[in-house]
Amino acid sequence: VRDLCPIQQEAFAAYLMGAKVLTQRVAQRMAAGSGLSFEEYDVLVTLEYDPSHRLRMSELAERALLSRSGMTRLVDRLEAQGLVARQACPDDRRGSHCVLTEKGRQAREAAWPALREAILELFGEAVGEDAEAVARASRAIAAGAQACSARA
Amino acid sequence: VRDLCPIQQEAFAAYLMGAKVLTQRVAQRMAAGSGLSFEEYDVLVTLEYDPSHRLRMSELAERALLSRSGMTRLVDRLEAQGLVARQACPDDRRGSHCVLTEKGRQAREAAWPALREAILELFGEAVGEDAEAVARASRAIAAGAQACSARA
DNA sequence: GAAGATTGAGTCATCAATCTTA
DNA sequence: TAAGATTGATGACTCAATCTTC
Repeated sequence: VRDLCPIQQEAFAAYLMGAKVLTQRVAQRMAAGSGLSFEEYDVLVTLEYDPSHRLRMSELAERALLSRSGMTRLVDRLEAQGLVARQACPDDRRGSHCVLTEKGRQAREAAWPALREAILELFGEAVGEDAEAVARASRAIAAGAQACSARA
Repeated sequence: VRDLCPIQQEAFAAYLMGAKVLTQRVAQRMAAGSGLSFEEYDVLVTLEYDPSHRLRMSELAERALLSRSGMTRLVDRLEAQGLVARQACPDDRRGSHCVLTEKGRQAREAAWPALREAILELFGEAVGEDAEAVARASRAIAAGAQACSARA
């Protein structure tokens, strides 16, 4: 990524590398502090912030940027720990709902301090006053790529 | 990532999500256009930009943010395609050098247009005038996390 | 036939253990 | 004993195929 269009390729490489390191470090600290993986935490939060605390498997997969089969297995793991439960859909017997349990809500809450610490340590200081620009750009990237994915 | 310190957690989530989507999309286009994975491309470029076009396995692993065993296997795949070669270290018989072949150099060059297109499409437009801030922040993140990793 | 969810096969990452050399 | 590199075991993801229901 070092041949042409110097600014963008540099930014791109640094962005990806930064994200890679961040993800790894945060995941390590999360696992050490709470036993939850970052993806698992993400699913629990997504469920928690839904008004009915339940979502279709496909909806979860889409939001977490995971394949359907990946989400099936992730929910398998969460269900084995009792953090979520599967329930049949009343209106569509093909599908199933993933429901957040009280234990899952507690686990999410318990994991937050470790995650927050990791974010502040690894992200907060480094980003500093660029935080807003980074957030804006990141949202634009994610939105653009998702739109691009929807087209396909 | 939605409980406290709103700016940073938002930025963090968007950052990671953006990076995830970007990586996936770019990897897809790369694979379709050139047959190289992004990691493979990264190794080839790293070797190409070294003056002697050769690096120790550990050095490669460190630069690519991969574990030693991961790099062993990645180089296995590249070597099977004839894009790099392993050579014994003259001064340290424990180690081995990974050397870029002419075929590898050509493959790297041939893969660049597809990668460039993917970068411009997915990254360039979305980032726009925030490119510099994003690049600065990303470099700081990567550097900070690597220092943190070196401490450990 | 198409869509939601799951399962099987394959890929690629990691950690821990091993082998060789310093 | 420690360090460089590899190997074995394991985990988590993907794609393709399957099963059920629309």
